[in-house]
Amino acid sequence: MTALPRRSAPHPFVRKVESVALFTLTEDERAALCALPMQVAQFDAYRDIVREGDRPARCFAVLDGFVSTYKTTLSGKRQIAAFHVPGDVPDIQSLHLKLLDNSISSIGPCRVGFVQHDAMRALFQAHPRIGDVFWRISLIDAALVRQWILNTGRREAYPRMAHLFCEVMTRLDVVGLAPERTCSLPMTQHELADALGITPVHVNRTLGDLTEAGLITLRSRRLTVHDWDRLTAIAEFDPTYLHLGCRDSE
Amino acid sequence: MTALPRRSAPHPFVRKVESVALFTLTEDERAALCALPMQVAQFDAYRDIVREGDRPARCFAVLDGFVSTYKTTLSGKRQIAAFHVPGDVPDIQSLHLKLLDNSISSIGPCRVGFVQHDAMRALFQAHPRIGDVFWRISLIDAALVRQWILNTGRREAYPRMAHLFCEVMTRLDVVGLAPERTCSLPMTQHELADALGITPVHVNRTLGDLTEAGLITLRSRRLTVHDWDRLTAIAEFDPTYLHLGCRDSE
DNA sequence: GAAATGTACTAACATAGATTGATATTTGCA
DNA sequence: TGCAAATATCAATCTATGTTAGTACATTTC
Repeated sequence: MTALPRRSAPHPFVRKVESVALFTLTEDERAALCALPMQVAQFDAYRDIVREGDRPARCFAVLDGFVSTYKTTLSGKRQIAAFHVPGDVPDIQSLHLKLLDNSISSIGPCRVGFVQHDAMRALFQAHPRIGDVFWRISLIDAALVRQWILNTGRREAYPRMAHLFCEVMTRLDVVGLAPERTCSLPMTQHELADALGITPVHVNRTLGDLTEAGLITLRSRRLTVHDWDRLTAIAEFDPTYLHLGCRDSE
Repeated sequence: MTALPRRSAPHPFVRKVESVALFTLTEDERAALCALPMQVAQFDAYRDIVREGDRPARCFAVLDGFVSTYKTTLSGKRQIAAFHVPGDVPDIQSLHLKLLDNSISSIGPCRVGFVQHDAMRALFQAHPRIGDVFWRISLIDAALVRQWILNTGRREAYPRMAHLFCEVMTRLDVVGLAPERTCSLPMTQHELADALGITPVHVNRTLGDLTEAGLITLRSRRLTVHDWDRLTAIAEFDPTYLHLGCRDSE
């Protein structure tokens, strides 16, 4: 059981809350957030952190690494609905929906921090504005999923993959994890396939096409975008749906 | 400007809130809900009710008819992310996200009731439990969209369409609008195509296949399911994700 | 440092679904 | 009532993506 460092440098979780809030946290609010009792756990790659059907009494924040929300078909096909990066709370919904309707697993090895629902609820009770921020966070998550439906339903594999790369790069950039259009991308081609709704073989082809076009390179789990403008054009990427907006533009 | 009838029979909006709440509303809460000032408006078919990019100061409940949440690609392709039925509040997210990232339009002709954000916020302030119910509602909406990603990404047109029919039928049944496995389905094949992520031509073929198999009939905007068990089997339909659960099972 | 395993990559072939365009059939409306 | 506009239907052809079945690298493990 650890508490977050009260004063130290930006913890991804605190930073995320601050970045989504439409106001500046008071010293009090910030302190309460940092005082959340958090049980840190480490996971290897490809481990389920929670499973569809669970009734968890806690939720968790990603502290390090990538995590994916997915569902499977009875016949075993798998679809990843979202990736989560440090600072995200991928199962925030468990606070209000007892029964989890999706699984969440680690991509590469990762570290997460579990927080009891009761602690969250107490926090929201004491600081309603923080509760609102978390509502906002869950609404933004929903917006990403809606965008993803547009991608899988109405874009072909090539622009669809381009769009995924644009999104990941942008989200990581916000948290300072994508300097010079380069970022970690720990998923295998098989996982990319499950996210894009295509087969691993076709991922490989499409990846080859994007590379050959001089748009990106993906080697040893690092993604580099060489021509951001062309990539965003192909993807028709418009980051509005990410709701990163500076407070006023929002 | 009308207020909801205080005592009269189930208004779909109130009924929805009651059905999603994990507790029984107090007389006070129910009264406050009914006292929400609501501006009723009528829309013809295919009218945008709100548009992507709007910054609305109000949200709305569907009172009658169907409504769809959709996004479009720059190149004009359209993807419907969700259908909404009477009682739903399709743009509840506008309460916390200033900028709308999807459009919502009527399917057939429909009636909606607009409620100012301020009125909603006041309601939540006075009755925090009702605020929690709306948070819950928005989380359930998100769960539906996640399920829909699994469908578009990992199921072929035939089971995908079957799944859509199962979902619509089930949701309408809950509000008492699907007696004897028959319900209104006011959308054209073109709109079905936009929801399923396929072309209208292929909708027609697939619809023909489902009909020929004796599973359904869809005529003059009415859907009848003849063999619910086989349809749900083909769709691999499991309603858990709808979170309709009786309170305790939830 | 050999074996075992997980990834990445390739090629040949199969197919679900897209596209186009023509024709029926409804439906709404004057 | 009947015409115009939406919808639905059908057929022929084309293509993006799936399937299957490999080989070739990397890692990890002992």
